[in-house]
Amino acid sequence: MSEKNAIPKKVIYRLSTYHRCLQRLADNGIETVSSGTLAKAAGVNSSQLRKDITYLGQWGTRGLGYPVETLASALRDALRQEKLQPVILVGAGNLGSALLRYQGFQKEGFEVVAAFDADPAAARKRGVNVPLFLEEEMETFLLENPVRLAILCVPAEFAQGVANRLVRAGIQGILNFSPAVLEVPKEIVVNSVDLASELENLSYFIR
Amino acid sequence: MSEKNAIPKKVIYRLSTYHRCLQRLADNGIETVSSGTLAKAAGVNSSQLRKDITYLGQWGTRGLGYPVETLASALRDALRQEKLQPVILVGAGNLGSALLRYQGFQKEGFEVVAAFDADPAAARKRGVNVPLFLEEEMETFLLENPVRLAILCVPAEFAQGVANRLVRAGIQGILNFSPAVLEVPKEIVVNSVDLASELENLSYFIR
DNA sequence: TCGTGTGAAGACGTTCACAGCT
DNA sequence: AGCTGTGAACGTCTTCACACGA
Repeated sequence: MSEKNAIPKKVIYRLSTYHRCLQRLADNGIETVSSGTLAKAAGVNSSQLRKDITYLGQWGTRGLGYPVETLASALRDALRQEKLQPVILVGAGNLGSALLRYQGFQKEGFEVVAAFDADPAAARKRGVNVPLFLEEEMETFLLENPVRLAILCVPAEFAQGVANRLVRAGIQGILNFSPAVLEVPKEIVVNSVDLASELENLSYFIR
Repeated sequence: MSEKNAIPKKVIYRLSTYHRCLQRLADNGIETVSSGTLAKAAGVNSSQLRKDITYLGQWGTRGLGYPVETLASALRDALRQEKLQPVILVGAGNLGSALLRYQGFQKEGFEVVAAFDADPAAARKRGVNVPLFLEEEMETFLLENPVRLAILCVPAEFAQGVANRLVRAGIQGILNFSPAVLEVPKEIVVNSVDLASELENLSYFIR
């Protein structure tokens, strides 16, 4: 983010989308795709797609389009998806334990290596089969296992406190599902997903 | 969105945040707040907050600040949160059934009135206690119950098909948790939450 | 001719800075 | 004096339009 030639955040989101679309094309044995076609699949303007892709270099052939496999691999490279990235999850309540059972992360190169909860027994009943520890053991775990990403699913009132501990323990990125506004040092990256806000937003725009 | 004096999407998200912050202030018995203080709590620039709030009219008093209760109620009004908004959910798998148990929606004025799944028996085992129907009954239900918002949690490959059916059945806004890019008529609003993309994004920005 | 890569234009969003009300 | 409301400056993102390579 602070880097000089970092790709803008919005572009990174779109690159993820392009990557998924390319994978589908590759699965169908398609070898080449034009910016127009790929843009339509990704729901964006074709010239935006071309601009986005040139952040990665020049992968297209004029008059032809982009080589599906090559471009997909360039995207994986840019998104640092080549190897499995370990992640921890804090707060294995309803939402947290659902995310633990969710397969979508693994598919995109992330592995939840441990989960922490104030009441691991209750979480275990929810059918979690990821190593599950008492919340206090978080720091010890992180000392022995260098994980950089955390998924935060604790209730809003505890979110800031847990975030502080995560940052002190060396976590560099937090995916925050609580509706709290987290204050963290500027080198730490936070992405927040607020489910209620998303509904409020929809609710506003349906006239 | 298409309206002439619709408030921009980004502003609506921030208004949700301001509303939550105001509620906390109100709970603590605080009656007046300045743009600077509220902006800090919401993690934004104070002049942005003032601009955002003037979309709702002029609620502040120069030299004093904003009346907490009054402003909160103006926000609820703008966000159409005054009354309970019914919502349906399609796809009660891991994520879907977790959302059904999630309390955060109710708190912000939404009620999931029914859920639909291809295999309701399996979903029922996950401890859902919202009326749960076979997916095919969706259209009949919507005919009798005029719901405008749907939460879509089906696997990516079924998302477009289900979205088409929702739109035909009169749904106006879709909160899409699948990683698919949905094509819908332009008067339909779609908000997508792609959990894997969020992690990819973090992964990119932690250097 | 087809489709990429890209400067330039345009739309949009944010921040500044200050006039004006209390 | 303190703080809002707001034009104007600034910055960022998107789209246009076309030169250029295959």
